[in-house]
Amino acid sequence: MPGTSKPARRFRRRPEARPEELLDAALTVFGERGYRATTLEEVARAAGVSKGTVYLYFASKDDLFRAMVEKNVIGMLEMAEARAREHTGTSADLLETMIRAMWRALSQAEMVCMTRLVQSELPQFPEIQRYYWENVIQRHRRLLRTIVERGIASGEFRPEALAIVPTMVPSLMLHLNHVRALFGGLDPDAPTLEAQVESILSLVFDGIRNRPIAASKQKKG
Amino acid sequence: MPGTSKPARRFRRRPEARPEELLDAALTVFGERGYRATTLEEVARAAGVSKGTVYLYFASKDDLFRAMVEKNVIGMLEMAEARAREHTGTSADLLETMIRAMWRALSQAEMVCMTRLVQSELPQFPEIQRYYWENVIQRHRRLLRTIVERGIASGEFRPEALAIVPTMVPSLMLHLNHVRALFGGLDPDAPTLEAQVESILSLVFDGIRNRPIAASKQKKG
DNA sequence: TATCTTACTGACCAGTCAGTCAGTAATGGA
DNA sequence: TCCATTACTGACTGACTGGTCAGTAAGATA
Repeated sequence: MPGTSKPARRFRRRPEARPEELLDAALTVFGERGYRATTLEEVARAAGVSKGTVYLYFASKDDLFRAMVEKNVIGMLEMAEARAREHTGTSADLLETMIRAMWRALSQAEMVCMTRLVQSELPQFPEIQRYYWENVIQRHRRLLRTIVERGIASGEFRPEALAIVPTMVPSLMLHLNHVRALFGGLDPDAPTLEAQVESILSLVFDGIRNRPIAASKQKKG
Repeated sequence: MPGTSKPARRFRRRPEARPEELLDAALTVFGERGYRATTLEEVARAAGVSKGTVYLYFASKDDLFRAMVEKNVIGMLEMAEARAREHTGTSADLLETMIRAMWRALSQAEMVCMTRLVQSELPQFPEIQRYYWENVIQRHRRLLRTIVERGIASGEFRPEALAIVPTMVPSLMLHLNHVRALFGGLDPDAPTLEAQVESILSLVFDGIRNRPIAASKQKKG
């Protein structure tokens, strides 16, 4: 009779899959509870293992956090850079494409977690901060700068764009996204994601000033 | 001989000053360490009292945090509203004035702490979150909306400004400020505060698109 | 000076959690 | 089927901290 004598496998040995699973779990749990408030017990449970296992793959809670940030940040930038390299068309078109792509990426649940974490926990981690500055922010700004420089050279953009786009466009989008994640539930007339990206493009390209008609046909936002 | 028998007053009784001092200390310490990472011992020491004293004036760590947020947020909005009421001139002038004033206010050290805290800790405090949404964000947006509506009516602003200014201008400024606080030290060519506000105004009013001068040439798409 | 009130202190308690490690069980090889 | 290897478990520990409270001393009153 098999009733009492079920050995019932308690776990599976899958050393190759564990690190990945732990990093994913870490993103979820850190993302919704913050670094300090998360216990490794929770992360372990979310990854389907016990706490001890975490320490087989990561030296400490810090180390886990650091690895998680690095993992989730590389891909996006590389995609963006590839897109820029392959693009044929006006700089304005390229910039618009990049803004739309970034907006789409930011609205993903994991990216919401990620940006929240980076904004709130980075001050506590000077090392990660430095890494982030050099390998994410500077790199992203460089990418935007080359696009803008091309656009200025071709006469599409004003020279002021150089001081505007690389710093301000990312800030604008990150914070709008942050506010949406934080207060979206409380705001019954929050604009849709689609409406909001159109407004962003409208602001970035044309600003708010009303202009005398000037008979020129501008692209509409 | 007075050598051994110095009683040396250990503390002073100043019940009226304590709450204020504790709130200031709380802002400083919470601001640089985050909510979870700060101990009440630290806050107490920063205020020059012992831990027990904190509990004479605030019911809990939560309560202290909540009181600190409320204290530091009311003043600014009221000032901004007063400025708007008293203004005589174009809407564009008023908006520019408001942007400059907000930028100046944000760059104060206490405000840097405050905005960092709000952005990172609010998700953990649903009650404060709701309070903040209703009494800070909505109120601020309403103020900006009335300015923009006036500007659209007078023909100064495009109608799109209504979907742009109330949400995007604050987001832009808050996040730029956040980035400056976080990475300013690492960035040797960070623009000055003055240069940056000019860029903000340039973006908000005119965008980045190069425009053909008046009615002469029209090309571009 | 003696007495009273109460602002303030700091040792203490109970709960929490990062990190450890002795032991257990999954798996591959003989 | 037994053995060797090692991925994995989970009870445990030591350090820490939010919150308490019995006691201390500042200052007021007379």
